[in-house]
Amino acid sequence: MDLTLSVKRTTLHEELVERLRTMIVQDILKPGEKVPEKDLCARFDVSRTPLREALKVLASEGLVVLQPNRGARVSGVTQKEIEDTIPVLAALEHLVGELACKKLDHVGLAQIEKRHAAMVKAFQSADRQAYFRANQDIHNALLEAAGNEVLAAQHRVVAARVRRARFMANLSDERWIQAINEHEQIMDMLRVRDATGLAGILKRHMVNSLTAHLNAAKSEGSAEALA
Amino acid sequence: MDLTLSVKRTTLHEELVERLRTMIVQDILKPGEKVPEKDLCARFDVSRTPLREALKVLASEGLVVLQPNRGARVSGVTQKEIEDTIPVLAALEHLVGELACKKLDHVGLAQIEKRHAAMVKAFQSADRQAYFRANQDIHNALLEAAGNEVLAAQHRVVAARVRRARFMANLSDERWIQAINEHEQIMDMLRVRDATGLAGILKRHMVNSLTAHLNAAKSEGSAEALA
DNA sequence: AAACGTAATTATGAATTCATAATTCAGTCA
DNA sequence: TGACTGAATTATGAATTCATAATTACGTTT
Repeated sequence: MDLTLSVKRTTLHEELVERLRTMIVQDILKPGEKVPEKDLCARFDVSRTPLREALKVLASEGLVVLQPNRGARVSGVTQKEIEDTIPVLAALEHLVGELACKKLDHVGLAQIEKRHAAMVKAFQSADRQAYFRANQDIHNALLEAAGNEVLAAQHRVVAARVRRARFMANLSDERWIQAINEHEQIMDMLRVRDATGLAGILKRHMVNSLTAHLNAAKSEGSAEALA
Repeated sequence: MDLTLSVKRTTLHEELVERLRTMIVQDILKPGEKVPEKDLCARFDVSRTPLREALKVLASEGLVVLQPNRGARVSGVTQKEIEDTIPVLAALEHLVGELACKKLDHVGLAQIEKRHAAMVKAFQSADRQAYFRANQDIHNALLEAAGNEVLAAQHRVVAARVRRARFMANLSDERWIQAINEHEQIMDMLRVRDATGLAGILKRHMVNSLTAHLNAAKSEGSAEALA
């Protein structure tokens, strides 16, 4: 029994990293926007020290850009960055498929089946919010099933950069239908434990998803100032 | 012409991140060792503020572990971590091969040929130091040739954790010979621009390299306290 | 009126200070 | 002797202060 979990140990800067990361991914802090330390300190009621520590971490994750003596900006997501991210996340997803398939037991599969059902339901009632939540849950479950912490950590960091709410918003109906179909294939592969097949479809799923983002970003115009 | 590059802008914490990272990778700061802020502040002649910022970044890279109220320790590299890293770095290397092959021009190839020659020379004179340097140069050149910044960033972070000097030290003669042979194959693939072939050999090269590290770590005993 | 230069303001980088948790060490008692 | 208690010391987390770079505002000049 692990008692350490019962005593919640956390520091301000960790708290701030999480909250800021969430704000950036959820598009509450928008790309290109400057992040004035003073305002955020007031908002979170902390001093500048832990906030600045948090910004350094977020910078190393690529979510903000620090300009010496000129503060921090929320990093924009350029087309080039999405293009670069596609093969990387695709490769990571491929690996997730391979590993998850081998290690997933029937209990884990049941969990995912449940979440898959929830996702389909959300799709049928056209509830984007619920869909994205369920979708995230499934992919997180697969990542967890893979049982590879290095993979999980890298995946999280890379995915966070391109998983901005802004992109999610303009998911086309066509792509949505395609995504659901891909998820059906994912479930099929999981059920028969086809590692290679799962790896392949997860990779394609990721490529298709990011390509859709890329196109959305393109049509949206190149108003992505990274400064 | 980009004038911004001429004005060298840097901050203390960035400097410290680099220096500390180097010290950890070079095994000057040893795994499990505690990193007393006071000492390092004295050594670098800076205050605790930028040093602590640097530690937060290194923690997010996985090179140190922060224990709230109990300071920072250099993270140990467990067997599980190496095992987890193997498939991840292998996948990234595979991608490096694919991309680098497609984008490398004859100038870039000439550069790598030169470095390859230097590496072979170092091998022949059994100069481990020089060998590792040349080896690093080659792999960095390939990474750069791939022209994918997301890939480069992730590769650097993941590789840094397992690229401790300690592991490098116990490179067996057998493995060294094998590594050189693999490098010859890498050059062959580059010369004829066989992307698939290069991807394959780079992946195998990485798996073999890390497996050797893993075995070294095993035989070394499990004195890797992560605390 | 526009452009330039300079002063005032603001924001950031880093050092210092303060509060508190952890560790060490001495002393006590079994 | 060894284990426990509690004060003294040390180290860490966070706030504050200080110095300086960047931005803004203003006035001058053409």
